[in-house]
Amino acid sequence: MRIATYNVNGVNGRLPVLLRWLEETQPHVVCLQELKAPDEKFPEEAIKAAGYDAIWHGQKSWNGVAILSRVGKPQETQRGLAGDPEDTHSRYIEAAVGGILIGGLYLPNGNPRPGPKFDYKLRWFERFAEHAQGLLDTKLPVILAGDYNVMPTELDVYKPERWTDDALFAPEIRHAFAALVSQGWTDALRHLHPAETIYTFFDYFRNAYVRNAGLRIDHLLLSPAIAPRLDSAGTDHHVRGWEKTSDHVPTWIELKD
DNA sequence: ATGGCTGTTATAAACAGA
Repeated sequence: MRIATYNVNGVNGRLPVLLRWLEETQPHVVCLQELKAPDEKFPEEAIKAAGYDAIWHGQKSWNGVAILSRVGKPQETQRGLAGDPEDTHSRYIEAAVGGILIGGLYLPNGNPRPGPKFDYKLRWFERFAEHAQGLLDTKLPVILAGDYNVMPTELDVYKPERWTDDALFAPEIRHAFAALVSQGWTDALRHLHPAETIYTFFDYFRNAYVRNAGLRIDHLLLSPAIAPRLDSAGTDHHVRGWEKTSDHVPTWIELKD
C-alpha cells in the first residue's frame, strides 16, 4: 500500500497537476496540505472521478488539509487539535483508512523568527506532540504525514549555514521535531535513506529546482505498530518540473501487505 | 542581505508562503 503526502499549494489552481499525479502514481491514500480553499470549493467531483473518496478541512485563502483514499472512504476521527480554542487555522485532519490511523498535518511556517508567528508554531507543535503521544499510547498503527515545515538535520538543507536563524531550521524547532520522533516514531524517508540527500521542497525563486537548492520538510512518521511494514520510501521528484506545479514534491512510502 | 516567484483574492500601494 502506497501512502503519500503532497502540499499542493492551492487545490483548485493545482487540480490538473494533482489529477495527473494521482493517475500516474495511484497512491492508495494521500494527505494534502495548503488547499487554500473553503470547504464548499473543494473539488470533490473531480477527485471522486479520479477514483478517490475524500474528507477535508478547508479555509478561505490559506491552510486547509485533506485525506484522499481509493481503499474505502476515510472514517474521520478528528479535525483540528485540542488545546487552543482561539486557533482558527485548518491544519489537522485524521481518519481511519485501510486499517491505519492517518493524521494529515500542515504545521505553521513560523517566520519571521522571533515573533508571534514563531511562537504560534512552537505552541502548535506542543499541541501536536501531545496528541501524537496519545496516539502512540493506543498502540494502533498510526502514520502522521504532512508538511512539518522543519528540516530535521543539516542533511535536509541545501545550505544549512544560511538557514540557522530561520523558523524552519532554528534550534528550538529542530529540538521539537527530535523530541517528537523520540516518542517512538520512525521518520520513514530518513530511516530507509540514512545518508542520502532528499528534498521535498524547492522554492519558486532563483531556479531552485534546477539548482537542486531544496529542503526536506515533508515527512511521514510511523508508529511502532506499523513501522515493521515499511518497505520503501521516496519522492516523486519529477513532478516539480511540470507546468504550473507546486513548490513541494509528492512524498510517499510503500507498506508491505 | 536582498529579492526573486506563485496562489488566493479586498484583483493591490495586498498577504503569505519557506
